[in-house]
Amino acid sequence: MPELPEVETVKESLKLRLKGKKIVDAKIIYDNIIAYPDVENFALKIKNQMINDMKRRGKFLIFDLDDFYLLSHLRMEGKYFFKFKDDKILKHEHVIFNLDSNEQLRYMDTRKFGKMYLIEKENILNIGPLKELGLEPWDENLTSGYLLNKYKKKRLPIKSVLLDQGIIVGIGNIYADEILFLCKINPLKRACDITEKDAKNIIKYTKEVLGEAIKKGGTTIRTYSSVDGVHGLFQEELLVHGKDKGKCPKCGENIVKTRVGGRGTYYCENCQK
DNA sequence: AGTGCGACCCGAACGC
DNA sequence: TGCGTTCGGGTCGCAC
Repeated sequence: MPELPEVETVKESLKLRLKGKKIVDAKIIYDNIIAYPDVENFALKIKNQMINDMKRRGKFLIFDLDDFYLLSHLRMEGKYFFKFKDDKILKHEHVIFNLDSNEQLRYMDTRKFGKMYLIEKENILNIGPLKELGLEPWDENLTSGYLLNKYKKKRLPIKSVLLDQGIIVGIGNIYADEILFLCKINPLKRACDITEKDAKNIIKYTKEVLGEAIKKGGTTIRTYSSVDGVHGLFQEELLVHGKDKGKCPKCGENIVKTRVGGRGTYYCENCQK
């Protein structure tokens, strides 16, 4: 499932192949992928827009077009492929962009969970999901003071608050467990009870966990000729998430599984008091 | 305003 | 073995 590191990797590989190419038109096969505007306007407005650059904000992939930003959220299983017109359209291919290079960029998503937004550049901070987002993990404004200020109003478990994209962007369910394990914080601890030391650790290990995953994604992608297939490899190095039949890598106690805010949550009861 | 939860999806994993 | 059921993942929108 793509989290921030995977999106960063996909962005870089898409940039190599898309920069300077024009979207001739778009064919939308499954309407619900298009979140804004309606499908007709989406298809109309995206015609003949040049892809000038590729960017990322949180887990959103951003196509920097002439007059619009195309935001694409891959959710769990969204992927992009390059194909040609005559290639058979597969079951899970939902949006097809015809490019002026004679190629097609196809969006594939088995769960149909992904979303796309086409937003006028001047409205990018007024309309759509970017306006709600918090700080990037490497933003210099991400300080313990910033976090404590956000956390003090929240009685929710810290695990749930780490997933809140309005505070820090890019942390998903898996990385949240890893970050809390490295911080030695119990996932059920209320956000308003987080100490300054905790907050500093959260910042440190968020950067470390996401940064390492980007490095791994970056090294993996070179062995692939297309933009898919980068997911999964970092998961071989997970410390606690999904290890409920395993032992804590630090103290050897059993890893326990519970639910926090409706999400599967793994932690060490001994290390994370 | 903060919180909780269902809806959106469907393949994989699970239970019988 | 084959069936039906449950689960999970991120985000939004609605109800409290």
